[in-house]
Amino acid sequence: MAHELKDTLQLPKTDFPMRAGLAQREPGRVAHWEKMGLYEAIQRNRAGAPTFVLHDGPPFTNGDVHIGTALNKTLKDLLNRYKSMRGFRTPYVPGWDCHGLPIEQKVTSELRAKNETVTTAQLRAKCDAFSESWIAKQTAQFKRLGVLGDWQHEYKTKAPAFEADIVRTFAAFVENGLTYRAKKPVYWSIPFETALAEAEIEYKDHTSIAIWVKFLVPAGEAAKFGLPTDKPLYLVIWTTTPWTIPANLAIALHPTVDYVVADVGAERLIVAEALLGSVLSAAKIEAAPAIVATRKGAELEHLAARHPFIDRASPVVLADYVTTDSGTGAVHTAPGHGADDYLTGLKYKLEIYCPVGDDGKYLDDGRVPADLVGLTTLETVEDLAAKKPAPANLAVLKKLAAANALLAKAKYAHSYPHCWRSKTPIIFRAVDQWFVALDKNHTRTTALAEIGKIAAHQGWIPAWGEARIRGAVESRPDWCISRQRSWGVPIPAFFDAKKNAFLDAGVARAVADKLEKLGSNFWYDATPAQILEGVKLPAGWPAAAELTCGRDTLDVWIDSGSSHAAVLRHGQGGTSWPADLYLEGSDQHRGWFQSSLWTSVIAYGAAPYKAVLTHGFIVDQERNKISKSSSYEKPQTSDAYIGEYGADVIRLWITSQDFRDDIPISKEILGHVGETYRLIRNTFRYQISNLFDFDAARDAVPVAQLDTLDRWALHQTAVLVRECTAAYDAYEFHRVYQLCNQFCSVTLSATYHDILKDRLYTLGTHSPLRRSSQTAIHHIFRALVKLLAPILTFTADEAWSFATTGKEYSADSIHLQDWPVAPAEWTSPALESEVAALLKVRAQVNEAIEPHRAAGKLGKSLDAEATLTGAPQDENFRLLEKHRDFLPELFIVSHVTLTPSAGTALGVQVRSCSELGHVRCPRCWRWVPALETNPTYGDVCPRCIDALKT
RNA sequence: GGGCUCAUAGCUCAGUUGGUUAGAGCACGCGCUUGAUAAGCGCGGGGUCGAUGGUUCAAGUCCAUCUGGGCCCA
Repeated sequence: MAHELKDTLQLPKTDFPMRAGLAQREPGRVAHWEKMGLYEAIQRNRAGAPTFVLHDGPPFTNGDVHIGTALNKTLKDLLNRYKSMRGFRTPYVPGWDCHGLPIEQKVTSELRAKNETVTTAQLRAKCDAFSESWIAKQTAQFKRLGVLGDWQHEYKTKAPAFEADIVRTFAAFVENGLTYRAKKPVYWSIPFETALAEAEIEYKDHTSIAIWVKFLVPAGEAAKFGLPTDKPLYLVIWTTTPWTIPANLAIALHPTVDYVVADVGAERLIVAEALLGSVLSAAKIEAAPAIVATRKGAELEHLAARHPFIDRASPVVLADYVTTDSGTGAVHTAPGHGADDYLTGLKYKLEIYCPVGDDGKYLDDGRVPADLVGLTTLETVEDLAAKKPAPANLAVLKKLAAANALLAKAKYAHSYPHCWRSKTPIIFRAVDQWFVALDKNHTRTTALAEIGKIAAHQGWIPAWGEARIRGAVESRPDWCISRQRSWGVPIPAFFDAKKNAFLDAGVARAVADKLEKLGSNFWYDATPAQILEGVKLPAGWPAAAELTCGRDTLDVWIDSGSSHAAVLRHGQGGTSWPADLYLEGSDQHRGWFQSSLWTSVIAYGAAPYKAVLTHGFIVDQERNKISKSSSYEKPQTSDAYIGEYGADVIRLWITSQDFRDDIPISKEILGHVGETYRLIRNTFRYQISNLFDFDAARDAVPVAQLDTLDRWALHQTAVLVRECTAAYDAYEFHRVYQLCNQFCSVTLSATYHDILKDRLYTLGTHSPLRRSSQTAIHHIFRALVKLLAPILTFTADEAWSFATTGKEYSADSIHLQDWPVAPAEWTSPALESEVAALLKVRAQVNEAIEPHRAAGKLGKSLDAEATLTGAPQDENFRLLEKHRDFLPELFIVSHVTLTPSAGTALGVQVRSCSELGHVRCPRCWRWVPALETNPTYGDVCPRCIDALKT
């Protein structure tokens, strides 16, 4: 009998599964979208609409998609989908950053392992293939994440057309007269006569010769600085690379360190006070010296000492990197042979002097002493084995000794960089590079003005982004844009036999046109005559036959920094220039945001973006860098996380975080997000399943005629829609997460949905009250699923499909819908505040039920009767009387008694219905004074008698 | 060392122009339900708001210093 009664209820029905099985089922939806051409359909849907162009910053193509990259791509996808639903056309052209050292490095080391040697063109082909293979893998990984994009029109920095635009961007630099040639130190491998990158260096133990060298301070100079002149005075430097002495141009002191003039008998030495002892012991001077004077380094600035064996001054300069940990506190400075020295050289306008040639031998430049010319600075592998110093080092030592400048020498064991290919020590050596003069032509001021313009309309999000990029742009020195690498875009420069450089914007553009048709390998395969065939050479250029092609490539920041030119300017995939938004990690203020700004300002006089949104970096739960703490754990790839949690949970996690700050990830955090996911999914399931017999066209009730509780629910939904929309517009996605989370758990699950069960299950199918609630659920579902569609792309689409067709897949998609708008009639503040007051009483009733439950007198709240006592004049009590008939349902109890009692505060008393002598209806489980008899089903409550009639 | 930035319950977030006993969801504990069931409901415990000092009648909220993270430089 009971079983039959249950069959008369309208219990929820749906095929929408409770268990998501995301990791297994999401790929099916990716394939479904692909098959139906969802991206294209979305674009068609918004044809002619105003555009929102989010320009993609290209990930590097040398590995699996990292979870950090997944975060970035997901934020972009989420925003695009939101904007699309809001009515914008949102062309999204994904990009790939293909050139660069890490790839060349990887390919080279693979070749090295196989002992293979290849030509530049062959190496480039292998790099190309390597990059391409990762593009394919990453594309699949991005799609798996749910990222929608125009993969048909994606951009690759290695594509011939893109490379041509890089060269054209470079041509704009040339055209504006910003490029110039100057020396800058690089790591140099002598055997291979090539520059090395940081990554191509191995640090190994090496024994160098440390020398203490005296630089004479002429009496005239000493006098100028108030130093005693009655004995010879020397500044003492210390170095472990004697061969750089001929390139010495200055001596660096620390401005605030104390230096003493120590009298050691026949002469006086200037060294840092703190290091005097160690210098004297190295020089084997045992007698305690007299300190004749003490000076701060800053007081000695510009004091002109003399080079020990070359006739020139070596002035004192100041530098903060000078320490008193070792040496003499006076640092030998050769701007052509060291990074610090180079920067100091620039600061003091010293020549970036490098008297060492490509082959590591001293040049005959008229300044290097004749007996040094031609000597090599190289220590061969054989030399190393025999512990034999480089010829240049020995010769310099000899000259210093002859000049009475060598105070001391010693063996010095330390870790020193070596070329990983030749195993020999590298040297640091200034070579000619191409630079861009950023202060010329108002370039920097224009860039800063553009930053200000963007700030004026709140385009830096968060606002501190402005300070960050401003700092980077203000402090950036002239841009060194040449690299001695193979896997990149060639700099279209030519050289004559005397190594004079020839560079011209028109020629560069002509070369670009050829590269566009023939690919950049043309530069490596063809002769200068072929490259320049048909190109009108500028006046003053030698004939093509007398020229050779430069072998330097462009800094890869110019590659990605030209993407706005190569993609947006051509309207690729329906985009346009400038972009509405760039969205990358905060490190890109110094990277892509900046390089793009420079290229755009130089080429087009304006920024390539209207706004720039930044996110933080992924950290572990303790807010530490992931690599530091979890390197031993599983790989931090997008696929690893998706495989475990599913893309929608990962997307929900991304949404849950305030991405402007660091973004923590951990098992615990993802576990909690998974809980929230299940809550949302079950909310959808409740709604879909309770609409199984509802046809909006046939059964919907006009909003004005809806039941009080249903109107309250629509009011809450209207608030939700308004607040979520504001949060999306402010890029505060975590607010959407919090709002929807709270809405699903409190407003719906614990309140609205819980109360509704009685109506939906037990009333007659066509009961107006039941249809009223179904109407509200219908509206709420459609709003909620759309609000979450940009985030839970898979689940929202799945829920939409089940709700609209009852099937897992359908031709329509949630992603083709318009953004929800709550009609004005949903909002009813007066009604909302009344229900809110009633819900407060409901909480009191729940509280009062609890002791009875603990005592075992009650189970479900429906077994209870509540007596509410209050003053008849009390506003709350009058409200309760007004909604008297609604209260049992609202409180989910079987009976409510209102007892007016003058002068008392609202009180709640609870009894079990059995104590009242009531009986439980076996159909709806409510307690009533008496049951009636239905001929088929037996005794049920009067309301169920009615329900069974329909 | 420098620039930018962050620090509120176990977790993720709210905390309006400084003003009553600092909130929410989740997690946790204890129950209920078994007609959303690898679901749902109720009740409850839990924070000296990173630290210190200052301004103020009053500070999570303003100022200074410090500690600890993050990104970028050196």
